[in-house]
Amino acid sequence: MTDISYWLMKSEPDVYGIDDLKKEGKTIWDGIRNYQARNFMRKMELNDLAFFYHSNCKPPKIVGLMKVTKKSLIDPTQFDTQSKYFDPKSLKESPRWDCVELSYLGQFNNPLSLKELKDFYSAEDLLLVRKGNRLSIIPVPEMTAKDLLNRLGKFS
DNA sequence: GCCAACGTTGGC
DNA sequence: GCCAACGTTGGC
Repeated sequence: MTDISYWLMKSEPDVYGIDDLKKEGKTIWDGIRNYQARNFMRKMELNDLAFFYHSNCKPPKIVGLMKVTKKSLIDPTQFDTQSKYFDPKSLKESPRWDCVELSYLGQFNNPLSLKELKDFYSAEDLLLVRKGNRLSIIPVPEMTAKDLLNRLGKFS
């Protein structure tokens, strides 16, 4: 029995929201084009849990929970010239971008808005609330994750 | 729509 | 390696 890690992943509900994930059951988290975010994704292990955060909306908030069900996948959009994530500098022999597969676990009864998160946690507890933070994938310390799970309540 | 806080690019 | 210019994220 190995310990799992906890993560928080942002997505704009207009682009891909928790409802889309619920419908599909699972998704490839592609389109990540930030090295820090990618490196965090590379540290993910099977069965890790990830909070689904709705960004760029009113209000931004944590809405659901996901589980890592596949790791170290090559992001296919980097080779797709039709995709907005196409990366001409990425080589087939050495792909620059990879991703994980996440499966839907549920939506919380008590979503937590960014404002609430700022009230509850410091930047050390939760990178999300650090001023100027733009990373779309961040690690969540276990203590914070457990506290979050308590506050977010059961799945609706 | 504004803009702060980044990250990336490319000339030098 | 430095840094100015530019692009993006995402809260407000």
